[in-house]
Amino acid sequence: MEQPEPGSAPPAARGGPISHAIFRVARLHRMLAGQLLRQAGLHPGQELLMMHLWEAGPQRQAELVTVLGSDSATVTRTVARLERAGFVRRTSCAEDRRVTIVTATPASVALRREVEQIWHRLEDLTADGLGADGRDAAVELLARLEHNLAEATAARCARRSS
Amino acid sequence: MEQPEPGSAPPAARGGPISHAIFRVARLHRMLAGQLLRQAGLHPGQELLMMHLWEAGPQRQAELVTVLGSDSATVTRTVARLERAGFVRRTSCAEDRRVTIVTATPASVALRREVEQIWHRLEDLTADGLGADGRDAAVELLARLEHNLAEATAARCARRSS
DNA sequence: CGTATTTACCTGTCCGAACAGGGAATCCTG
DNA sequence: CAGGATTCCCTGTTCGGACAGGTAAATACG
Repeated sequence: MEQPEPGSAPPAARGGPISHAIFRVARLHRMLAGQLLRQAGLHPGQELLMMHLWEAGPQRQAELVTVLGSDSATVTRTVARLERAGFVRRTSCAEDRRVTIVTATPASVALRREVEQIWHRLEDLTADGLGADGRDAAVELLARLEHNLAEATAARCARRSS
Repeated sequence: MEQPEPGSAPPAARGGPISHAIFRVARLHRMLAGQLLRQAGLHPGQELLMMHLWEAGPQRQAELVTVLGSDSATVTRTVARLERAGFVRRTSCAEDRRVTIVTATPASVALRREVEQIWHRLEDLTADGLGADGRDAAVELLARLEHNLAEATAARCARRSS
């Protein structure tokens, strides 16, 4: 991956500075998270699933889909890869034979501290130089953007399915 | 894709509220951009390449890689798909036979207005309710985050390659 | 001049993300 | 109880993104 040179002028950003900035920040953030997570043997996205599993205990796949806000196909394959990596175990539910329960293996618990440190470090690198109030402002702004985007996608989905 | 329910409490966000918010905002933003762009027959990422081509004229692929800050393999395949879709033409350079020049086809020019409207709309949906100064603050904060992340990844790359 | 390095591009592979579609189990309703 | 709808999961496909490796062309250097 080529590094976007630090002072690169926004080339096509004239049409939407915020959108373009979100795009760039997200890409850098994802890249940095990927670099940090690789030390732990995880790929970006897998750590969210594991973190939820560690916090909330064994989960049904459908619950993971809801909590992660992800696609069920993505969860199916991510769980499969995590199982192959030994971080996760899948058990069929006896009461409802449609559901499969996903459990974090004991081997994965060793990862937990590492992943939490990585997230803490990622947060510090991201918010470097922002004071406590600066972080609050950032969280508030991002929440606002998230609210707007959620609203917009929901409106589009509702209109499409009507 | 399941909709992340609007008021969903951040489940694993305790370890890094800003990082988690970036993740969520980016995902929603990407999803919304994808929904809007599909009307134009483009996938997210392709529109940036086309916009740069429209603005800056025929480009070498290496230039596109630099400007988009993307991977050369990604650009190769994205250009191939855009060529197959008829939005782009590839010509071999006579002076330097290594380079291929990518040109926006006349057919693609019809897309330009549409894509620009889509980006304008995306920006409005994203920044809805933020005043002019709110948008400025958003741009400033995002620039700060981008700077931090660029710094961090650059530092990591430098250390790794030393 | 000939070799080494750099540049530009392509290919293969792996991953997450999204959509479409399908099969199995369960639930609901008449 | 039977049939239809729903839930849950899986598979296939397509796409962007990233990494590794490889080829051809141009340039730099001894």
